[in-house]
Amino acid sequence: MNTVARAGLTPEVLTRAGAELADEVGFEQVTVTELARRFDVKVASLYSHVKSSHDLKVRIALLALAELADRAADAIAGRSGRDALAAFAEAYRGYAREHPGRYEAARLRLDPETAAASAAPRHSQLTRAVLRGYHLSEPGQTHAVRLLGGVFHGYIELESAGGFAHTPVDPQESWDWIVDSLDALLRARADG
Amino acid sequence: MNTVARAGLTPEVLTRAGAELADEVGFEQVTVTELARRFDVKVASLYSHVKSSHDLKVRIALLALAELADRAADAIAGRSGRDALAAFAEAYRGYAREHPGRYEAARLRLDPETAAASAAPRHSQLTRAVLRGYHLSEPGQTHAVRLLGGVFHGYIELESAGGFAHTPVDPQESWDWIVDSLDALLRARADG
DNA sequence: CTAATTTGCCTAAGTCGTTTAGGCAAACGG
DNA sequence: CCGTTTGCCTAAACGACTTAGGCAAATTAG
Repeated sequence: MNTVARAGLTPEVLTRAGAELADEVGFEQVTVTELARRFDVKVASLYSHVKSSHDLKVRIALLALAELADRAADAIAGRSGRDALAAFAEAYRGYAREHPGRYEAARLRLDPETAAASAAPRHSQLTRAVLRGYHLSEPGQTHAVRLLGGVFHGYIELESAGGFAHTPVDPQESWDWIVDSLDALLRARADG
Repeated sequence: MNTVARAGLTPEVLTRAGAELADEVGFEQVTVTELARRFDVKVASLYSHVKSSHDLKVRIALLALAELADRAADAIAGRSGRDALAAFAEAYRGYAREHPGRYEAARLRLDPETAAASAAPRHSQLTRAVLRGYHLSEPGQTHAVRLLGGVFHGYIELESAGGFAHTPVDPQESWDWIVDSLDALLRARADG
C-alpha cells in the first residue's frame, strides 16, 4: 500500500555508501543503522546484503585498500628512485587527506585469510617496486618495506590526529624533509 | 538485606582496572558494563565515578600516556646518541608488547585541551632530549621529532596488527636495522 | 501470458551497552 | 547520637545490532 519501489541495495552499493559515510563522519561512526536511514530503508533489510556490521566494515576496508593500491601503482608508474619514493609517499598521504574515513578503514585489523586475499600484499609489492631503484638485497629490502610502511602510516596518523597542531612548523615541510631523508637513508643502505 | 560491603570504587580504581581489562581483551572492548561485572556491581553505580564510557576511556588513555612517558624517560636517562635512541625506541616497543591494550589507549584521539594537559607534550620533550645528541637545528629538530614519532607508532601498529606475519624476517631484526638507519640518518642531518 | 519461484524489503522481537532519575542505607562529622 | 553526605541500588529508556518469519514485487518457466 505504501509506495514500494525497491531501494536497489546490493553489497557493492552498501559498501560504496559506507565508504562515503566514513569520509563524512569517520569510520568508527559507520553503522548499519545510519546506512539504513540514508537509503530510507529498515535496518533489518540490510542484513540480506551484508552479514553483519563487522562484515560491512571489512568490505569498506577492502575497498579502501584496493583504491589505495591503485593510487600508489599509478603514482610510481614510470618513476624510479627518489621520484618514485616521493610519488609513492604522496599517494598515501593524499589519499588519507581526501578520504580520511576510507583511510581509517584501510587500517582495520583483518583476520589473516581476509588480509591475504585483500590488496594488502599488493602494497608490499608496490613498496618493493619503489625499492628496486635502491638496490637493496635481502633482508635489507624487507626491513626497508617495514620502515616505509611504518613511517607513512605513523606520520599520517599522527598528523590527522592533530599531533602537530601545537608546533608552528608546516607538516608539508616535515613530510618533504622526511622523504628526502629516507631517500638518503636507502641510498646509503644500497649493497648490491 | 544482602551483604552490603561497598566495593570501594573511585575514578582511579576504575581507570586502573580498565587499563588491565584493556590489556586482556583490547581497548575497544573496554566497557563500563564489563567493568561493573568485574567489580560485581550494577552498571549504573559506575556513573558516580566516571561521567561516561568515553570519560573512562580518556582516563585510561591518560594513564597509558603517562606510564609510557615515564618509561621513556627512564630509558634515556644517562644515555645519549645512538644509545639513547635505541633505548627510547625500545621503551615504546616494549610497552606496546607488555601492555597492548594500554598502548592502544594511548593512541585514542583526545580533544586539544585534554591532549595539552596530558603527558603527550612530555613525549615531544623526551624525543627532543634524544635528539640533543644529534645537534639538529630548527626546524630540523621538529621534522625529526615527527619522523621518530611516526616511525615508532607506525611500526608498532603494523607489527601488532600482524602485518609482518607473512614474511620470514624477524621483526626484531628489522627493528634494529631501522634504529641503526635512523641513527645514521640523524647524524647525516647534523648541522649545528 | 500466467503460474511458480526467487528476491527484496518489511514487522516483530530479543540482545547488549549506555545513560539518567530517584531511593535507601552505610559511613562520617559534629 | 543525629544529620548529612556518599555509595550503590532499582527502574526505565534509548540506540545499535541481529534473527525469524511474512508479504509482495520481480523474475523465470511453462
